[in-house]
Amino acid sequence: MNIFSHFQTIITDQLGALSAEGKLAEGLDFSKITVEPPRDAAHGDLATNAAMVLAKAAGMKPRDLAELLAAKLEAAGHFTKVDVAGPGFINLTLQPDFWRAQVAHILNARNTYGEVDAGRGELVNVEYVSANPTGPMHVGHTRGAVFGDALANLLEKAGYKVCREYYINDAGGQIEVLARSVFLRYREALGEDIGDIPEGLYPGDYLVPIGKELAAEYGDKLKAMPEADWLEIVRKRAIEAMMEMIRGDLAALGIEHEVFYSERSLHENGAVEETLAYLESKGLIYTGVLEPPKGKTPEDWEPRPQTLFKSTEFGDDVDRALKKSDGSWTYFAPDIAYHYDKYKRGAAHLIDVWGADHSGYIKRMSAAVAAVTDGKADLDVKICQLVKLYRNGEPVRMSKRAGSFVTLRDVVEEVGRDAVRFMMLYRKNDAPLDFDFAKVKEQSRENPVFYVQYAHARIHSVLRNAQAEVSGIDLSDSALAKADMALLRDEAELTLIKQMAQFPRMVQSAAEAHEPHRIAFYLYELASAFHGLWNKGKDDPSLRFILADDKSVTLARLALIRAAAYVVEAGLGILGVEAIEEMR
RNA sequence: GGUCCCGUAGCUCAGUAGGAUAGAGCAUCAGAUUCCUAAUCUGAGGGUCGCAGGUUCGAAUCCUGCCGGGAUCACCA
Repeated sequence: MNIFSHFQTIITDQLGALSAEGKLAEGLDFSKITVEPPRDAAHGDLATNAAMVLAKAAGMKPRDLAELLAAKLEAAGHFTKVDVAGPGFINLTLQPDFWRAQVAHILNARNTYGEVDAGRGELVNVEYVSANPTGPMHVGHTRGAVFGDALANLLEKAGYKVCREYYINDAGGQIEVLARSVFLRYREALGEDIGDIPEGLYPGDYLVPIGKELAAEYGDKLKAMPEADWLEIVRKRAIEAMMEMIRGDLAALGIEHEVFYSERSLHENGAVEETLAYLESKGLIYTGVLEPPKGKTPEDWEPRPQTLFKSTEFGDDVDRALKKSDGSWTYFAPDIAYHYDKYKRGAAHLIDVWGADHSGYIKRMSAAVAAVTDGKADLDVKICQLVKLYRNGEPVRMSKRAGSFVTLRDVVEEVGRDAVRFMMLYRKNDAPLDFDFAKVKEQSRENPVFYVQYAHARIHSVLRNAQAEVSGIDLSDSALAKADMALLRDEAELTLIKQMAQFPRMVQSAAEAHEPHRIAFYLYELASAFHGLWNKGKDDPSLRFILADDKSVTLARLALIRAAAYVVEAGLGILGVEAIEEMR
């Protein structure tokens, strides 16, 4: 249960009652009313802006309306205190028992706590990674991969049905380059001296085994074939091998897509022609000549008639080319067909996760989606900014040409999957991210990964100790849920409960904003509340979780922290990070 | 030159779809602690939210214009 929306309903009900009594205008718009925890805890547990939002339409002064509503709310009896404050806020304080009851709720829900139904089961298609299958994934891909995956988890938690998708760019010129590079390795495997890898081909060693496989399977038969024939065979094999490698890289990060969608298939099954014919039928395709970009005309620019899509009708800056000068489709054309296909498969919500270098592509893609779906689908493109690697405070230099790029595998093997994932999410997606190997591996309070995982491990440590020290104690969830929560009297204990109770609301707002990083920050704060409680027990032994001479209090406190561990686990689950039970 | 993103404490960053006195970590400073529940703890100082207008009960948040930083700019993927 999201308690904030619960009380929102109570408030709107009371407003409705006031209207019915003729004390308030009817037909007011309640949609702008919010119920939030106030910034300052001294103001109470909940605050609503209802009076301020409605004052104008109701023709009343905010404070007067606030007083009216406050009296009504007071009479309703859910609150121990109802105050009108500032320009017209209504501050509400709940019975401590209301908060305490949350502990049992959480113990009941376990790590499903926080599931909300904002999505009402609607299908969201999340496309992420979609790296070209021309080599292993490097760090640059890591952020988008983790972000997309966590966003997908988050949306599921918020009640959406999610399809995780990877678009395989297996049709372009780079794939041909890949095939030629592999063919070279094939000749090498047959004993030919190939010398240096020519400029423009992929030099990476990872292609060597594919060449060997082809040599073992075909002998020198490929060499005897016409180019068009061997190219076809080699290309197919190369893509398969690359995708297998990429799937392995993704698996190392704990990522698994449900759909791998081939660009080539869109060409082969006619979907590109079909989609473009559809746009043509709507009068959105024409042949024309584009102006050169202002301020920066390319050297080889020349006016040239092109097949264009009227993306300007949907908010783009210029119309966009669908065909290259040689008559073949641009990358954009099959991409339109692809997005159309996602929609036809039932997803009215589309999310693409791209690198920052593709941000200039957003407008045309949004335009295309609007055109092809008649505005019935929404596309949100999430941009992940660059990741800068640091080692001992020094930036790690990477050069693709020199082959000195850090791969995703390198990073995962060095710092671990969980740390990579958490750090990639501990920053807003559209802000650049510094990734310092030393800091990520550090086991200290300064490292948020450690800090959050440690909270979870610490709780399990306490539970293990309790099992060992307190004879006959029953630590099952059902037993803990029956503990006398009224014994949770300390302010720090209530603070922790209130923090936990925010989780469903966090899930909902993070999901609506498509911002999984909010969960990471929330978990840091939750961990902080728990560690604070622990530290209090260090100063004051009567606040420790395990009290040898008071089993009832011990049970209540263990219930509290067990619940906290579930919330941490649920939150980390969204991020795709394991909630470990013991630090090593 | 166009477009998009960013600009918040000395540093790194949050800021919950417009809310009350703008937060956290690091660093700095001042205390506590050698104890063991497991990786010290508590507190303090520190801000013209890039600048200037606008919208309204109310702006770090929305709009406009500047300044500064980054990405990108017919046919690549």
